[in-house]
Parts: sequence; C-alpha cells; structure tokens
Amino acid sequence: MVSVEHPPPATAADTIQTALSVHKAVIVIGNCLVEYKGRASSKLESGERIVIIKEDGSVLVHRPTDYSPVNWQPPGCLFQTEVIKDKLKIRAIRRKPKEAITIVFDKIYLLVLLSLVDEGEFSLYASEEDMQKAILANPSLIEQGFRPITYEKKVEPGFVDVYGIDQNGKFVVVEIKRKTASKDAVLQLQKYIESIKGTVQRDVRGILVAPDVAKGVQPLLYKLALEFKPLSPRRCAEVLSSVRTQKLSEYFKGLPEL
Amino acid sequence: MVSVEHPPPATAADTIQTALSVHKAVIVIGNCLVEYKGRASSKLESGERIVIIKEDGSVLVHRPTDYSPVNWQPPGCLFQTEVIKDKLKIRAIRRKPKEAITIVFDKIYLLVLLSLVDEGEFSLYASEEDMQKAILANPSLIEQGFRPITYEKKVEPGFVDVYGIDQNGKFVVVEIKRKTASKDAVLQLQKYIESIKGTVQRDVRGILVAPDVAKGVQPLLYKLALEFKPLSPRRCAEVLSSVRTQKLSEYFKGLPEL
DNA sequence: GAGTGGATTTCGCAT
DNA sequence: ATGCGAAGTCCACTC
Repeated sequence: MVSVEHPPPATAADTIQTALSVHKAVIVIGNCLVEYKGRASSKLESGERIVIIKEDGSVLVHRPTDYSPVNWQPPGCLFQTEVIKDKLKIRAIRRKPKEAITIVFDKIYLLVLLSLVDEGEFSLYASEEDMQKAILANPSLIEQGFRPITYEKKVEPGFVDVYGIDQNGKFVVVEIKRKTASKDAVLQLQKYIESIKGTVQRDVRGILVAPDVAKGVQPLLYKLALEFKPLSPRRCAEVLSSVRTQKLSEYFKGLPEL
Repeated sequence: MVSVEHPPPATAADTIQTALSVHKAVIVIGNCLVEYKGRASSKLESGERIVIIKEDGSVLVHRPTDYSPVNWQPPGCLFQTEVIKDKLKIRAIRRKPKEAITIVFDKIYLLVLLSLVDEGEFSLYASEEDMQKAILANPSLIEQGFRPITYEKKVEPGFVDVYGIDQNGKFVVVEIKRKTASKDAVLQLQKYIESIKGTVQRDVRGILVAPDVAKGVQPLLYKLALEFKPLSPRRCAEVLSSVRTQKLSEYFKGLPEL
C-alpha cells in the first residue's frame, strides 16, 4: 500500500494509470468536478470528494454525506488519465451500455494505491429465498398438514413462490414477502389463484406469508377470501439454521408427489 | 486532512471516536471481519477492505471488487469503538429499523480523517420524470393532437403517468418507462385502463411510451389492444432543455381544461 | 409515521 | 445476451 499526500497532478496521473494497468485499486481524495453521460446525464459542480477506483474497473464518487455514491460506474471500465492545465482528469468508459464519467481534480489531498487481498466468505441470512427454503423444509410453518408440491411454479402471470395441498386436499398458493406485504402482493397472489382456478377442478386457497401487512391490505384480503400467515424472515432463518443446505432444489427433494 | 499509516489499534480507536464526535469522516483500510444483524443477518470472514464512515453517520464496507458495498449502514448511525485483544472494533448502530454492524480490524494499514467541504450542485437529466415533463411540455411527442389533462392521476390500482385526450376525443392513458418496457409495464397499463373504462363512457386508449419493449411484449400489446410509442429519455431531455423549468407542476400550467 | 414508486438502480438466476 | 424479480435495496415524496 502506498499513500501520498498532495501529489502533483502529473505524478498522480502516471501513478494512477500504472496502478490501474496492474489492477491495483486507487483512492483519490480532493476537490473535483464530475460529469456523466450515458443512460442519463449528470453534472456535479466543484467540491471535495472521495473517489475509489477498484481493480475490477468499478468507480465510486462519494460526497461527504449519504450512503450512495453521487456518481459511479459499474465494473468493467476502461480508464484514461490526463493532465490538463495542472488538473488531473480521469475518464472511465464503459461499453454496453455506452457511458462514461469524467472526473477532474484541481486539488489532490491524498492518493492511495492498494492491492487488497480478500478471500473472506460472505453469507447472508433471512432473505426471501431463505423463507422459501424454510417453508419447504418445514411446511408446518404454513399450517398443520400442509404439503408443498412445487416451488417457483410457472403460471401465466408469473411464478408462484410455493404451491401445495392442505390437509383437506385443497390446493394452496403461497406468496412470500420478507417485508410488510403491500396491496401489490395481494393482487399478485389473486392473479395466480385466478389463473390456477381456471385449470383445476379443486378448491384453491391463497395464503400470503409475510411478517406483516400494510394498512388497508387486511380488508382486501378478506374481500378476496385470501389468508394471511404472519412469519418473519428472522424466524425462517432460525428454522433453516438446523437444516441449511445449499440449493433451493435440495429442499424440494422428497416432497410428496401428487 | 490527516492520514496515518499503520496506527496502533488504541490510537486508531481514540482518533476515530474523536473524529466521529466532531462529525469528521473516517476511512480505515485494513484486514477485518464484519457482522451484521438487523433486517437480515450476515457474516463476512476475514479479508482486506476499505471502510468509510461519513460525517452523517453512514458506513460503507468495500471489498476489492464490485460497485456495491458488501456491508453498510445508512446515515444516522451511532458509533462505538473499542480495542479488544489488540483489535479495533467499530460498532455502528441504528434504531428504526434496529440494526447494527460490527467491524473488527486485526490489521490497520491506513487511517484517514477528513473534513470535506462540498457545496457543489448536482443535476441529473433524462430521468422518467424528465420524460413526463417533456411530454407535458410537448404533447405531440405522443402524437398529433394529443392533449394532456392530468399527470399522476390517481386511479384504483395506482397512479397514471399522463392522462389526456386524442384528437378524436378518446381518452388516452400514457404509461412511461425510461428503459425497455417489460411485461409488467403492460399489465400495469392494462390495469389502469380497465379501471378508467369502468368510470367513463368514452373509448379509452392505452399508450406505452418507452425506448423499447422486451421480447414477447409486442404480442401482448396487440392482444390487449394497446399501443406503443418509442421514445428515449435522451430525446426527452433534449426536448426539455429548451423549456426546462423546475417542478413537474409547472409543466401542467396552461394545459387545456376538459 | 407509513405507503408508493423510481433508480445511471445493482445483482443474480434462468432462458 | 436478454428477461425477470428480489434487495438488509435506498430515496424522495405524499398522505
């Protein structure tokens, strides 16, 4: 790791170009302008920012506040550095979609060159997929006697999260949301049920699984004769922790055949 | 701006705590573990990363690749630093939703303290809102004789982007997408039309405005008797550039009353 | 404070 | 490659 305070622009330009060519990451802190043209266009007037260029060719321009970068470029950019009138100009270009950002520094406070090594594994729990897995692994989370038949079943308007039979032999369509379910979720579920009702003779129940429902959703559920089963992603992650495997399809093994 | 290479953990802890208390930004580069618990949970094993803590209490943990941070915290966090067994532990906590990330550094390569000043104005062109404005300012972008009546009109399933009358007095519902329109966009438009047809006696046309449509959308449009008007955000931004005002409502002024 | 929809969304998976 | 939907989405705006 190399860090240089207040490097002259020419030095900075060379250093950055070299670093990028050997796939090192670069951090530049200083006063700059940014322009973007591509899917949209943007202009950012002069100010002090943190710019990160990663070894995969992604770019981030961060202002002093906010979670999200004010300008950026996803991985895969080509770079070009240049000194114009004592200013450092960095241009990052992407094909497909064709777009580019141009960053012009008139002051550079700090330049950092890095070669980070990061083999650490990242695992995330309690996604919607985890909820799906938990239900397949432990169908009684829905209700006593529920038996899943398929997951991600294709019906005309889209894909049903989980599809199964209840203890009375009725078909059950399960729609899963990891957050408070909105009106949209209910309408989606309704669409699936309509679609399935058109193809089978049996009764079809619809169950919305979510930690909560938005206001005004409860009456809608009642009106459409759909059911709600409260279930949090956290709870699902716990249930899953004892039987966690890799793929969703693994959870499907051994489900009762219709 | 202060940058320190390889600071001892105790010094780093104090420095960071002080910096955060006076709302300075901090960058820490080193080898760390990250754990997150809140809306979901995650664990990130040991590796070298760039951590940015901004003055507004947002946190970013960046790996050597990728546009998006592997872990983060939106603005408004409270911080706590600590040294345990020669390791620097940083904890960022947020209420509402209740969540926290914990970052433990066992090696610190670089510590940077910053007080960035950034008053630069940011402007973005060619968003979906720009397309809406362009159409209101120049209705013939849709077709000869089209007259907008309202925008963001509330109908049961949601909001209609632009609503108007064609030269034959038929109602027109316009759905705008700034990217290739998917099946979803068409179904949304269809929902609006159904809803409006239920309340008026006149014919209602549906026009999907987008730079392009996804494969399989064309037949769907035909089947539902909807129309497609190709229009790019870029083109709209150009049209708009000559008449750009501030608010969407400004473009609505002087629209013909029904 | 909750609900709704856009984003230069990004990301991942399936076709 | 394209399409489709989820995301610890974030964010701004409305009610």
